[in-house]
Amino acid sequence: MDQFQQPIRVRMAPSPTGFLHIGGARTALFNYLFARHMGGTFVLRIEDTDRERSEKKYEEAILQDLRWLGLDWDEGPERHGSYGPYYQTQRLSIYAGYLNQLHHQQKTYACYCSPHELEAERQELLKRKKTPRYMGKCRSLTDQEKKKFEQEGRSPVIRFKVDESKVIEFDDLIRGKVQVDPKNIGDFVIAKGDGMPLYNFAAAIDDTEMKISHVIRGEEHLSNTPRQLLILKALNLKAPLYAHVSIILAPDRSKLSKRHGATSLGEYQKLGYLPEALFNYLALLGWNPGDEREVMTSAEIIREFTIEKMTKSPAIFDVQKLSWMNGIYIRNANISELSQNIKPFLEEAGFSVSEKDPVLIEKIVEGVRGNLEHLNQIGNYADIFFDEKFKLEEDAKKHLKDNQEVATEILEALLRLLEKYDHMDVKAYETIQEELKKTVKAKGKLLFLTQRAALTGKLKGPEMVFICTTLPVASLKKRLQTVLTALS
RNA sequence: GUCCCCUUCGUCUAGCCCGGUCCAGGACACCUCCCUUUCACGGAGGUAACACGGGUUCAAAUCCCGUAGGGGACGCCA
Repeated sequence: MDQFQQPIRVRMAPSPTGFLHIGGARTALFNYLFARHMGGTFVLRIEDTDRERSEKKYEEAILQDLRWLGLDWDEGPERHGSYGPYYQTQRLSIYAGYLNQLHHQQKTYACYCSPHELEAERQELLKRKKTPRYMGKCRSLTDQEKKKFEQEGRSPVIRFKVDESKVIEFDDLIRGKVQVDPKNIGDFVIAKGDGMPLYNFAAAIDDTEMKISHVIRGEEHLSNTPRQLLILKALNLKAPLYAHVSIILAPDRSKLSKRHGATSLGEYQKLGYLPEALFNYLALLGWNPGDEREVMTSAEIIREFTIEKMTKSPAIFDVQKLSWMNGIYIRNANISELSQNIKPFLEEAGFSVSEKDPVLIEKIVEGVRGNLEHLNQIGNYADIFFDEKFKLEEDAKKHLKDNQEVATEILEALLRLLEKYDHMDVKAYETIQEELKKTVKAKGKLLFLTQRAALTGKLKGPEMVFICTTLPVASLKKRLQTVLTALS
């Protein structure tokens, strides 16, 4: 009962041992949504106890990616709160205190088994078709035995004594009642010999110490939960409520990994996915608003979000649907913001954006955004607006060659008509086209396609009127001359 | 191998708790048509699923049992 009165506090607890992946981002998102919906607090905690693998660059990337997605935390790195520090390596004295307490309660013991011995035990159990686990060899070592091991140069780890007599049970907010037989767990390591805590111990302690009310995390932690519960119970600490979110799978139903393409948030950013689209898409992977809405703003999603509407079954990450959604966000984006966002992608595609009039860039973006599913594709559509990229593509060249005589007539006539203009608007364009129809034999598709081929070097693209009113007349003339020369 | 979790169109999902309104609804993808002297956008249709087997019931996607399949965990990683 009292859990409903306690303030809502959730956390995202990444370890800086790699970049933020799609799955981690989604877990963070669900925590964020729950916190914002409930008016609670979203805590970010850095689980950096694995010193060998943790790196500052990963931590920085994770923070950057979370911010990019729009998941601002209320407490954590760079955001001071009352439950810090928010780096586990800065909380060592806290863990030491609890470790000491467990030691005095005789709930822990030092284990001197070597990795080799543990592996042998594991293999043995596997062979006997049993769940591999630590069987408690060092559970009741005498002082003398310990001394002997120390003299052999072995360094101990601290294991937690698992009480095998009682079945562990908890209510998962997503999965319902979960029961685990402790006989399948085995005394697990909670700290290294030097006192550095391991995940199950540190996470359990921090969750209560930071007054976390709901732990929303990936399903891969479901089997860790009984261990954490055991630790909390031994210390007489209050356990949070748990919600284990199903994991995200690759299209072949295996775990999402590098071979399936982009997996980190940073990669999606580089491909030109908009954070709003990813936010929306990820929220729909394992959750739905209960009606048929799909394209929703973050405010809408926050308003509708509840844990009850989360799905139990794993979901496959479908880039195609994400791309569709991204296309919608691109089409609906504010044009000046979008143009701003798209500039780096244009630069990357080799266009000299800085030399162009910003108004022109906006116009180009406006004209071609309908074709884009992600910003990275801009180069394929914007090239026709940059003279330095002008080039006759094979199919366009073929069209012109196949109709050489008519084409020459059309293009020469067009060039003559253009003489009267130094800039063009829609009206001028229409006048020119009317005149053109009167002067040349060709009409219909042939007339238009020929102009398109010569003016853009391609057979497909935006509307001709858009192209002609966007490009400077000088460019149009230049292109016509180039093509005419090539044709003669 | 053992333990745990999961199972509705190819994919994301609604419906399942409280059986009939479901010969299962929406979305992506795919196909067709319309719009468009091109492409895209947009619009209108279409193909496509209750994993399987038993039971309970007048009636089961919905309840029960079993089987199969998939996933996760089994670390001095998190």
